[in-house]
Amino acid sequence: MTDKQEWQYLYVLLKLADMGAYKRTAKISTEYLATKLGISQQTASRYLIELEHKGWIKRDISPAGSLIKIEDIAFRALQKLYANLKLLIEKSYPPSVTLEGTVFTGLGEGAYYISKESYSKQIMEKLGFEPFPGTLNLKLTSDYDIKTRMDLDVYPALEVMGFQNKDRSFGLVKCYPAIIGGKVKGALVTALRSHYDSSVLELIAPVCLRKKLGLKDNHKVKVEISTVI
Amino acid sequence: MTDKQEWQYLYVLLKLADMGAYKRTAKISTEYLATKLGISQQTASRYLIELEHKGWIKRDISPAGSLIKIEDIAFRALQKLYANLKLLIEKSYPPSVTLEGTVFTGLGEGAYYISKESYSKQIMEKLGFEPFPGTLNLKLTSDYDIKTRMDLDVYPALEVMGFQNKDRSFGLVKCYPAIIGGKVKGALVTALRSHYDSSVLELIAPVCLRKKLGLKDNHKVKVEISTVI
DNA sequence: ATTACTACTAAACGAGTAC
DNA sequence: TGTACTCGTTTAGTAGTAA
Repeated sequence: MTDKQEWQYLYVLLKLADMGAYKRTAKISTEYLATKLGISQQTASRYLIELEHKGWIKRDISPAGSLIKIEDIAFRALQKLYANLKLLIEKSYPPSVTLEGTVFTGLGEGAYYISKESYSKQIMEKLGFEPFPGTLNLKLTSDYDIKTRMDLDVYPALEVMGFQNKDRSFGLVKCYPAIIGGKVKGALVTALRSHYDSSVLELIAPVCLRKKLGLKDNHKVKVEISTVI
Repeated sequence: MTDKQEWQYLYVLLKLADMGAYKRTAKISTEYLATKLGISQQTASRYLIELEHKGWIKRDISPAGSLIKIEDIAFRALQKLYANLKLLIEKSYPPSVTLEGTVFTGLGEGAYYISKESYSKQIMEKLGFEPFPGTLNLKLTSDYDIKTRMDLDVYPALEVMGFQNKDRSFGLVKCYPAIIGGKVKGALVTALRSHYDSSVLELIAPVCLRKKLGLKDNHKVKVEISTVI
């Protein structure tokens, strides 16, 4: 987790970049930086000292004015922020939504479907994990959660193709990467079948979610669903 | 000038956006936000109150959890930050550089050239101001300033086309928008002629820079040159 | 000119707690 | 559960000034 401090530094970094310290060395005095930031010279000085200690900038201090260059590592921090914003601004929906539901025991069909090799193989390929043979079922109760669940349908999803065997056919499954209970990386899977409506979440993970999170029926669970795939 | 406080809020805003409050309403408790930000619930609560006072978010508080939506004005603040970063990351040079030089009296040829209607008309069109008939000449002294001045040549510039009259021909002039003495919007003009080398800056502005900034020979002046046109 | 230390002030933070 | 108040503590910010 980026702490608040870091963010402060990023702001100073951005200003330094704007002032010419980006991809080159710029002559920037603490006084000049202070004016641009609307802070005191002393605070600007302290910021530069701290940025230097973090290894984010390189300085060459002289009475004639210090030469400052932003280091690669700091450049990458700015890029990360940029990537985060780019995702946000250029798409017209948030990168994640969080839903909350209560655990209930399903019909056990989830396990049946997941166990089909064609599905589990594709899940391994597309989500990067071997699914535990079973799903965690959550019932959404609030209007907010149900509405949000419906919003998801229009966002892009990872698609696991259906198939047919001699007995019957298996349909397309949409998956959204998710973090379950704030801890376990897994996925929300939908349209496995039509037994449940949009007030139900079916979750898969590489582990047994009930065990891993110590869940029993009626426990509440938060699921953070990624809309960026 | 954006003050430091704003920046703090932008960080919270970005997190709220990531959490689903972007272009839609998200249910986010102060406790949940606090965890995501790595701060206390109390501080998260205060942030939300302040963001609401600023008009950056709209809240619908209920014991079941508050609904939060980012307002358009805050969205625009994020876009502004994004645009700033985009410029930085996608170009490989800084958006501005600052040079410092000392005032000296030129040969008065600047005035002659600027007074040519073909030039001044183009300057009006491309820079958006009617140039005062005269240039402010600055002599660069430090190695840093001379080197930086030379760096400018490879950055894109506004080009004012040359022309011919019955007496002689006038060459292409490159212009860089600039803020002179931290106050006056004008431009750096180059290649008006070859009398001066890369250790000299010639500046134009809608006003007489000497008068406006109270300058005399040997006074030092800072010039912030925009490399983004 | 600069930078940055010390000593102080102002602001932000968070624990406890009420609602 | 939630949110947000008070209030003591911690941290950030500045003035004065030395180097």
